Amino acid sequence: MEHRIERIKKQLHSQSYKLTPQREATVRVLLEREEDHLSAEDVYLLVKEKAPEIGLATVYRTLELLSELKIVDKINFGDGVSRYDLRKEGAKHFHHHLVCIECGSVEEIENDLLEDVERIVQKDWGFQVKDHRLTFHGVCKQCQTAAVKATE
Amino acid sequence: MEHRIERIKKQLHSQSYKLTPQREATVRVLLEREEDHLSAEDVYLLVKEKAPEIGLATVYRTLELLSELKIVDKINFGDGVSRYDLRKEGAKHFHHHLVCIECGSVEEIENDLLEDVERIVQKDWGFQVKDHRLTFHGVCKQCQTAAVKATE
DNA sequence: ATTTTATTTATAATAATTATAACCTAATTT
DNA sequence: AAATTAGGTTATAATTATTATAAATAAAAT
Repeated sequence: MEHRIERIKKQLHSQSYKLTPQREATVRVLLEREEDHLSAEDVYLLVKEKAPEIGLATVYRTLELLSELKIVDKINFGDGVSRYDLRKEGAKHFHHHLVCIECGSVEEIENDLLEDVERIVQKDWGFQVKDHRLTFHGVCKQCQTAAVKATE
Repeated sequence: MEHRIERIKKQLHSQSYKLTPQREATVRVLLEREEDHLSAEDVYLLVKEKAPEIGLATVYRTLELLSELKIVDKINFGDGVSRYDLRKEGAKHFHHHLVCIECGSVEEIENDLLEDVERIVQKDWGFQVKDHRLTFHGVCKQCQTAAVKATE
């Protein structure tokens, strides 16, 4: 954990931003809840536990900054809230998501499944791909087995 | 055009909704501007030309309804506004988008490029895919050639 | 030590969306 | 045909997410 904070600190410094206490508290929350997909409000409430004097606007600004530096990714599952997701160390691309329409759970996929598709887009549409967003909507494993059980 | 209106009318009736004049005006705007990715506000302004007495809330409700019936798809390119996009007739899946980070243009791809990827997700993650959202962010053909010209 | 600059807080403003109440209209029942 | 009912609409208010602003603070530079 400390190691990753250090790295993020360096990334900020390299663009002449500093890792203020508020920013550090925000990053720590993101690191601790790496599996989740927190909204700005969620992050704010969690950061408040560490640094009660922080303001919501600061959290927004920090998330925006981290987003610009590609330390976090800003996603939108279509529910009207932006969610913020730490980019895995060394990951060049945005990871993918499986959103369950039954239980609302969100699973992440790190594998890069789009290499072939990107090649096709590049070639056939002349479009130079820089990043992507891929989300599948469907039914997760748990809900499938639950559904089967229910009919037995 | 009339043919497609008829089809949509039937789709609504089959769920015991009716195609009111306001709904029809909204659908007509979507049909006329099929290439675009209009926000609710955009649609509202355009519908107002046909039916000046319509309210914004009605447009929202109509778009929401059309969305539920899978007649339109609701997308979010991350700029804080939901955009509404007519689903092509007979299309089972949501189409993909190429968003240019230079000029902001949005191009559509109808081809289903994800068949293989969906098979993998189905098999390796046990996730039953119902729909997907795929957006590429990058530089479109026009902006690439413009960039080349600029350095000449 | 003083000036400059970046950052934050608190608050207000804006923008998108949704909820509510009153009204209207078309269909259904009497 | 008159009365009733339910769905749909308008106008307006409320809510929610996000961004902007001004004053206060802290850190860095001179």
